[in-house]
Amino acid sequence: MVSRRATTMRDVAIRAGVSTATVSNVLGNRKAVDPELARRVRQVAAELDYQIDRAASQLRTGRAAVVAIVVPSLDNPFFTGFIAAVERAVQGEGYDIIVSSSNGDEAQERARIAAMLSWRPSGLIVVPCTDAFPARDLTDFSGAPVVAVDRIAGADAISHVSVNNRAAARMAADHLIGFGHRHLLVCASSLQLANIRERCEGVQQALAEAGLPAPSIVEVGQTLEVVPTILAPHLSSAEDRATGIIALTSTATLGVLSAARDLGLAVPDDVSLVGFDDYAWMTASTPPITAVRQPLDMLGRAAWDLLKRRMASPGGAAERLVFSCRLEVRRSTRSIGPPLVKCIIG
Amino acid sequence: MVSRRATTMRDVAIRAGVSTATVSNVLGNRKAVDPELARRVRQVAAELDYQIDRAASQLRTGRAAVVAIVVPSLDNPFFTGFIAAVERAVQGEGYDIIVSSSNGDEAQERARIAAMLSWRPSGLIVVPCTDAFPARDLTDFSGAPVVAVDRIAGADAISHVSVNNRAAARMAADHLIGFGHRHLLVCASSLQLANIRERCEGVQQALAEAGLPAPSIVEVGQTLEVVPTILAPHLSSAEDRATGIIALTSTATLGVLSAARDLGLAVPDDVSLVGFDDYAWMTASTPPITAVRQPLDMLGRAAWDLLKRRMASPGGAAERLVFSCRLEVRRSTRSIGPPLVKCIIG
DNA sequence: ACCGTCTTATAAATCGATTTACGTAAAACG
DNA sequence: CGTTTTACGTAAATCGATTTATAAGACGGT
Repeated sequence: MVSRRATTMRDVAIRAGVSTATVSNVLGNRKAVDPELARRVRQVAAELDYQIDRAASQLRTGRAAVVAIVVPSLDNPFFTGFIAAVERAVQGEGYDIIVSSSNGDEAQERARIAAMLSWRPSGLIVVPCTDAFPARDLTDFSGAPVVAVDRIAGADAISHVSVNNRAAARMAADHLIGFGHRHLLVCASSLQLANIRERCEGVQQALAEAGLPAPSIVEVGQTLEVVPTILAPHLSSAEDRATGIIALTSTATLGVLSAARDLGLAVPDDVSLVGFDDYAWMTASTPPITAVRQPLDMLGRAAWDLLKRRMASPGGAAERLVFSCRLEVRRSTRSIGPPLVKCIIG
Repeated sequence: MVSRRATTMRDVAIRAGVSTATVSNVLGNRKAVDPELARRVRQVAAELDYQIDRAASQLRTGRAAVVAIVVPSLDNPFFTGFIAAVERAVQGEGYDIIVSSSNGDEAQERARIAAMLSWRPSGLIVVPCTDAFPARDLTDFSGAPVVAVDRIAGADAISHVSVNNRAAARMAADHLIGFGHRHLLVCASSLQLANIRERCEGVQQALAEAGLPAPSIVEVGQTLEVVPTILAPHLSSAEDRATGIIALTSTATLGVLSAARDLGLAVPDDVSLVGFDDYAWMTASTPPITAVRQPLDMLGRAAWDLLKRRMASPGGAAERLVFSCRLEVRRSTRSIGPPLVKCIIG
């Protein structure tokens, strides 16, 4: 209610009997200041509840102690988990985060990034909504350091953090193969993204190396209701039906789960299921879902580390960091026979 | 890579042959400007990819087109869903959001709010981590409009958005009572928060009015593993055991689900379950979970509306908005007999 | 006592957009 | 035709923190 103007550095300076430059130096630990004076300044600042005006500070220095984050959606726990991880990483280094979502739309992504850049942030962490990341020109025009996460097709002059999708998917497939499964079904929400396609390839490789037939790959979309219809043909033909399913995203996992229920298929008795991304509901579910866990916390920390490195040396080379996933084996997968050994088959 | 200084309003002005004041007026639609001149200015601005420097703008005007959001956690889909809703609401009005999490800790909450306020945001939306909201003094000292969400005990001079917790819980209880359940168990992660206690009261009222025994109320905490041990005594005594459970938060729902599984209890055959908060996994789960859905999107929009109202008239009275929840009836609850009619019993 | 060296504080310039105060030209009016 | 109003531009002041250039002391060495 006290609408009075907030106290300024000038107020502190006057009250402490020094110049604003001195106050600035004390509060920013910038230059040597007489300890006694510093003490007095700090005390006065505390007394007056002085809070620096970031706008003024930023205007002068040109950079804001803020990192901008743009993700495709704030309703997806993978992205918000990542944001949480970044926030933990930047905490304590005095940085704040501004976040924005592109709603999976390139035009919005571009608009949101432009808006973020007008803050002149220290850096930008973005999970692009497509592999091409067409809004990249904005970022290298502005000169702000950028780190891309999770999506991005080609090798570029952009720092990048991701997960080894191929290996993760192989791990899931090998797990099922080890349980004697011969026909696998791969379910993706969409095959637009390179990371999803890499996961497909991982499964394909695993099967190929085991001398098993290639998996069926289906796109199930984002709406749970239609998934049973899409999956039915693959799961019903009694003879040659898939006995193991790998769902490549958490929404695909949800889709498969509800489809199995609607189709009257029991997990894991009729089909085994490996999901992607690991959430609390997966352990509470009946049965608990075997899932590939992406190391969100590491991803967030790594993104911040890479960003800091770019901030420190803007001319330096772009780096890319790739993390491994872990398979959390639970009860949604079961053994249906001895694993086939390659040399016997071949 | 082009580390060259970004283009400034002065650049645009020179190139368009006008003063910076005119550019400012054109771009901010502030004062009448000759249409032809305006067109030229706009074109030059576009050509140069001019982006306003928010720091400078903010320094001059004193206010930033930004709303600060502080929530207890970014790992909880309830809070991130709320943030998503607020973002949708402020989109298009030219506002950005800065977000921060207090990790459920009062000291951190205070620190984060102070940090947010140094941006001199247009307003602050906060989901306090306790009912007392001790960091409130910061906000009314700074003069920034504040809207509290979800938590807050007493009636105060602070605008406030929430859900009718009591009615929501009554709805859940009445649903179970209508299905013939006589002994209900209420599971909360914690009873610290007033909104949770209100939910308890709602259940109690519903049972009292139906002439049924009061519910057992248990705190199950945040760790899934211990829930079975806590719940076992309430669910095992064959004679008088609870047949219906109301879980007051989504984590409590998860806890109950995994406890039921570990205890060998089938849902809904052995126990019926009503959860709180409604997420995608609840419809994919087997069985799909009956749950109380909080209107997150309305909550977000309302918080923004209230904030705007405070921004427009800082002296005005605080308002409070209360929304109703909806019960999504699915398959985790079943009828175990005719509902008891009060007059027959009484 | 004098000069250089070193330390520490200060006044003033600066960042870029907004806004005030004022000027000029065209339009409206009697 | 002279005067007043209106419309639209501009120069300059301003917001608050940082930083540069400079001054003022303190100290040691000769």
